[in-house]
Amino acid sequence: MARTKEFDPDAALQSALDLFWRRGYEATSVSDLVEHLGIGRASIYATFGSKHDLYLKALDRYAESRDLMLLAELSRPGPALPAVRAVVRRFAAEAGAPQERLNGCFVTNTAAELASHDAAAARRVEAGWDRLETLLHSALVRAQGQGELAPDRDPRALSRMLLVLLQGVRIVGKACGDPARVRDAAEQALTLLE
Amino acid sequence: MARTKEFDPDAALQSALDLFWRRGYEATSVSDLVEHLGIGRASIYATFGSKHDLYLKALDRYAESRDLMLLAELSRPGPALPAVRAVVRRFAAEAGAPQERLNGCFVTNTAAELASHDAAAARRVEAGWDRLETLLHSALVRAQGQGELAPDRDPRALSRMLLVLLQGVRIVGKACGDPARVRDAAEQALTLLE
DNA sequence: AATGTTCTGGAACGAACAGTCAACAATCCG
DNA sequence: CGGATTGTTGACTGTTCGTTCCAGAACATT
Repeated sequence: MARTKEFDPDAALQSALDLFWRRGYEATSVSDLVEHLGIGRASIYATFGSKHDLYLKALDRYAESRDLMLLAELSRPGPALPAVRAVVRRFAAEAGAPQERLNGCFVTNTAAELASHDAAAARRVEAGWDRLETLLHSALVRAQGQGELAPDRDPRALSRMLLVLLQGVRIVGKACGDPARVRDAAEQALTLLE
Repeated sequence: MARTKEFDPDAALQSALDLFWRRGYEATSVSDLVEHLGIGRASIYATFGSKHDLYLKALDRYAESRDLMLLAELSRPGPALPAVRAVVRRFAAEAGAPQERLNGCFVTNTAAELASHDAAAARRVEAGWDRLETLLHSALVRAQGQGELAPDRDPRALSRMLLVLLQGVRIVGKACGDPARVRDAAEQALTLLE
């Protein structure tokens, strides 16, 4: 009953995520988005609302896809502890890689830039961390049940430590030239799982 | 031979640091600075150069005073390990406190907001982390020499783990409502020093 | 093909931005 | 006290910001 969209809103959202992820919220202007998405300003506003709305939608998209990946990795049947180790090591490796290094974690970046004065963003950040902690926690509980983790270890405290460490890995990786630093940090923390 | 300044540049720099710390770089306008410092725009530019210069000077000031405090705390004669523990616990407690919670660490915030596209800021961030790691490392080496830390522990890896963890503590504390999370994470990491 | 509805491109909006400038005021030295 | 120099003040620069509006183009239905 009307004209069809000339672009794929989902691909546009992914493009917006790329840009926000690379530059942050304030440093990304709507003109940048217009140029990068290849869409007119009016289409952006008609499709996503304001710049702030678009950012939140991109954040949701990032968190969701990240959670799905981690869920698949951490809840795969079989040994649970190696999966946890693999996740932590992958975070550290990505943080040290030259390409990904400048991006960090989108949730972490949001926490640093917006959480203090943007309630909607802060709520999403905290929810994302809750889910990550839960994912790690269930994997550790499973590891304990399967005899991979000593019974006297505290899965709750361990998952919190890993959560916090992973955020640190992302941040430090952003501005640290030496990949060994985050790698050493991650390996040292992983000894707590032995 | 000329008119004297009507304000204390050092106090003004501290004021600027407060504001940048609370709101970040982009979200702080020069008009905000004028209002908060109680100084005319032209005086700001005459004294500190550009907004960017002022931010870097505030960052230097923060890093320096923080380093001095940590140096005093970590190099005090006597047992070294309790001092390290105290520093980590203080970071965690501050990150959980409602007042400081929203600020995080100025260096960490800078890393998240500016490091990816501001070389001067990135250089300072990395230097700050180098110094923090060095401070922790020498304290741990001293602890090992005094028999407080088992000889088979690796002070370099431990200091890197603590460095990364502390950055995570700052970030997570910024947007996490539950102080127990960062506290548990810190305590769990500290068990590596036993 | 006509109609109603939605989408697109570009111009335009006021507000806010970082930074500058010139006129005036205050200080110091001689 | 007078001239040189520096600090202060507030208006002002051009630019860029996020957002809106409007005329026309494209589609689905009749």
